[in-house]
Amino acid sequence: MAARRENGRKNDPQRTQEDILEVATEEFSTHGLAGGRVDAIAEKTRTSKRMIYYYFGSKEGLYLAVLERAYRKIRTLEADLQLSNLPPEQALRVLISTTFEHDETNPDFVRLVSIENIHHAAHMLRSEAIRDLNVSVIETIAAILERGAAEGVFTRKADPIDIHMLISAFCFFRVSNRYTFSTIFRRDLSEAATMERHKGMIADAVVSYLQGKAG
Amino acid sequence: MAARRENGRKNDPQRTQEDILEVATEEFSTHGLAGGRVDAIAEKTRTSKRMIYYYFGSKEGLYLAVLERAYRKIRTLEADLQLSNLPPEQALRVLISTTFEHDETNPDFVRLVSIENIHHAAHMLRSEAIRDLNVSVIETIAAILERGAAEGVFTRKADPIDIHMLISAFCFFRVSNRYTFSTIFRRDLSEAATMERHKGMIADAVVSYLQGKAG
DNA sequence: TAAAATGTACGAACTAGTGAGTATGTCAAG
DNA sequence: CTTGACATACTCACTAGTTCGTACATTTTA
Repeated sequence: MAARRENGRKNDPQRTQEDILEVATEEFSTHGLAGGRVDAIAEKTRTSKRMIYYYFGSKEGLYLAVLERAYRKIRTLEADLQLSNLPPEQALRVLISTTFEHDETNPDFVRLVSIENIHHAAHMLRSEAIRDLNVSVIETIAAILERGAAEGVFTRKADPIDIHMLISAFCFFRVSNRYTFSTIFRRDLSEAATMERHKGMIADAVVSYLQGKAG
Repeated sequence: MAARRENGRKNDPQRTQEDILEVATEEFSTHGLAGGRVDAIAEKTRTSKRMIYYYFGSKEGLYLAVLERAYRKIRTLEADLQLSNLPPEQALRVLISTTFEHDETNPDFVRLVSIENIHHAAHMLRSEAIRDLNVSVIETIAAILERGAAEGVFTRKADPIDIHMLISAFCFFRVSNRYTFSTIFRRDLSEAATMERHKGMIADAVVSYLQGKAG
């Protein structure tokens, strides 16, 4: 917001931190935790390395802050969905579509999660903020499945977490493994037509599954 | 094999290289390319750091060798399947089961692929050996789908690569995202019962999808 | 003027990579 | 079958450069 004075300095701690986090997200998501360089982050920032340590204490501290910030984003996204008014199948399709598009438009997040898995989720474990994600998706899915069962449209009994995994795996994989996949199969996953086909496929697969024989 | 002499040295280039690759696979798959330490690899080896550079030229060279070795393994696995005798649905289920178990029993491979994706598959692109993987799975799937369509058991038209992705995504994700997933959802994915349920689920989902309305 | 925020310059430790020489195995000639 | 020459395999000690982190000085804000 506040433009900087001609010569002098203007203190703006919030913007400074936000600036650092923005740059650090980019750096860590492209190079990983070990590969990311604090100096590189500092350079791309409008502030200095000193500030990174002033606010985040260490490289790991910064990484953790980046991770928490990334997770905070989806949490709000998940909560915003209003699916209880829709018929079960349609509700599920909207949810899947949302997940699909979330991963597609947030490759940084996907990459950070991949990186965190390489580190055995060690940082996530230390962060209450992330660990206690109240995973509203599961409740959402559970509600949809119950309604679907009651209305007789979903004949197969299924665990909400399993269903979430089925959906999430596909959406996530498309983004996380984009490079190796398209290298091996020479297929551009970011093409609009391909995206639409895939989005339809995962939705159809999940719905077909739930409409199969009872588990 | 050949036991080393009490004091002296015993030249065994093949074993030396294999030894280095084994250790390096472990190191890179746990710490990533940037996070992996050449010195750490050297220490865990029965040989020295100098030998790593003697045989592999650079850290990246070693990483690439590790990657190629990992891919060489699956290539043989894929080819070994004899599915043309089985009825389409059963053939598909066997294929899925194989993929599932491959990822489950080769977390190192899964991690290396994740890491390679973080690097935009840059090393894979440079390696003809990997790039030219003759992805026999796709032909296998294509054949199964055709037979299934001919016999009327698969009513939905589907692209073999898409189907492969649907299968692979789930199997891969279970392993690659094991840590973050189980941290958030407090669910142990390596439990035998869970594994069996998941294996059945992905198979049922794919089969149900293919038996759905024509695409 | 005290406290918070920031800039600059530097250092200690780590890390990839190398220079230079030694040991081992092989094979041909005596 | 033994000697010597040569290529491959290997050891040890070292370095140049990087990278996280900090000491110290300075400015801004309340």
